[in-house]
Amino acid sequence: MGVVVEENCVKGYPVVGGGLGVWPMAAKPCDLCKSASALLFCKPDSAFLCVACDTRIHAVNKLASRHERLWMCEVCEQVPASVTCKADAAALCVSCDADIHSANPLSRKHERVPLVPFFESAETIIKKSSAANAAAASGNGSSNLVNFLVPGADEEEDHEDDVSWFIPPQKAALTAAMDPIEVKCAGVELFYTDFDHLLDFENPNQLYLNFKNNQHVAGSDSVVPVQIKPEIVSGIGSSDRCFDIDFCKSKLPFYNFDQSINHSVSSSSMDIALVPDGASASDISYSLGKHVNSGGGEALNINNSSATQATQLTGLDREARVLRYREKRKNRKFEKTIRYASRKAYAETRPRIKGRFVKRTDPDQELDRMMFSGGSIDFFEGYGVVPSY
DNA sequence: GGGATTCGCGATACCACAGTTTTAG
DNA sequence: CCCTAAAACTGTGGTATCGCGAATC
Repeated sequence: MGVVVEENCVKGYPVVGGGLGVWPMAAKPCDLCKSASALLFCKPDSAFLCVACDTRIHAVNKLASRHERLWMCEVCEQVPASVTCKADAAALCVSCDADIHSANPLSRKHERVPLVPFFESAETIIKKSSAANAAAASGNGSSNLVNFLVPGADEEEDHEDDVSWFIPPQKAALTAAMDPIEVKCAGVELFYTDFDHLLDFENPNQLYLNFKNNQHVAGSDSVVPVQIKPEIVSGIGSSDRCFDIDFCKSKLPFYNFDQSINHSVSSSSMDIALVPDGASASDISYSLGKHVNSGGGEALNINNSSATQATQLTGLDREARVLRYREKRKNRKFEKTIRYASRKAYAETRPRIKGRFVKRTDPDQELDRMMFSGGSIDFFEGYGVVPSY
């Protein structure tokens, strides 16, 4: 599993080649201390540095403090990022950008901007980000926030249920190549699985939502199981380490899902980006304060109080977490969830040849009229019935 | 012990179509 | 900015097919 590093594409910065399937498991270590993961690349020094070493090296004199630095790619963690994807709220290298954003039509629409080098110390940026996030948090009711609180090392296992269903096929392939995919929030490695609790469809109190125009809209297809509890849907697990989302609030300013979230395990057509594209991305504060919320107020709040600690994960820590993640993923069980009973009903009555749907004949249509007319609501027994609008 | 073959299992593609959402005019 | 029509998208189930690992020869 070699990593081809080339000097191209981004002038002066190494670029990883090979795309999916060649990423190593561990993040690139800091060139100086060798113990922590490198989080930035200093161009003048041609060195990959962790936050601590960056602070130490570049605080020596004014000249050093003017060194041009770039954040590492958040996906491969091997080379400096060259672009920022607003939709994914992630800094990506050329190769990862190409891989991820060629995955599907939706991802291709993601707005990306060139990553601007920074000259401040990484630590300062992180602190500023923390302060901004803290201010945002204190200025709003907790119910208005999504708190990406740092999972504790011991409890983290409970957060590592897989969300491969939540990842588009291409990303799933990516997962296979380098799973677990991780999202770094405020320097904290959050597996995608951290979103699982937010979207726990196996919970008896299932919540089916269409995040349309920042609102939850029940009811495409008319027949949808709906159970919306009028209280906050909290993350499962310890109360202080979870997502808190107030679904009752009319707007979710940070999550503009333009598709309904689905849990159709067998679906092969899911093109759901983890973070939707569009303007809302600017309201997301993420990854070490690289991008602090600009909208103020109800932006995604990240508590990175132990960010530094988390970023100092050693290779062994990381490997152990990955192993736990894989073990849990191996043992998981998915139960198919029917989101639209009407479609299920149609599908069950639809004529087939060798399992494939075929065009209806007239007698079939007559049968359907008999089944679906005359208020045969019993047909959907067991499902909530939502009227069409 | 190593290679070839067989078997079983899981994952996935395929199909039509009603309803919803997005886009264009 | 609003409205309408058209296009695009989504999800649904049963079967065939594919790929992979284990077992057997």
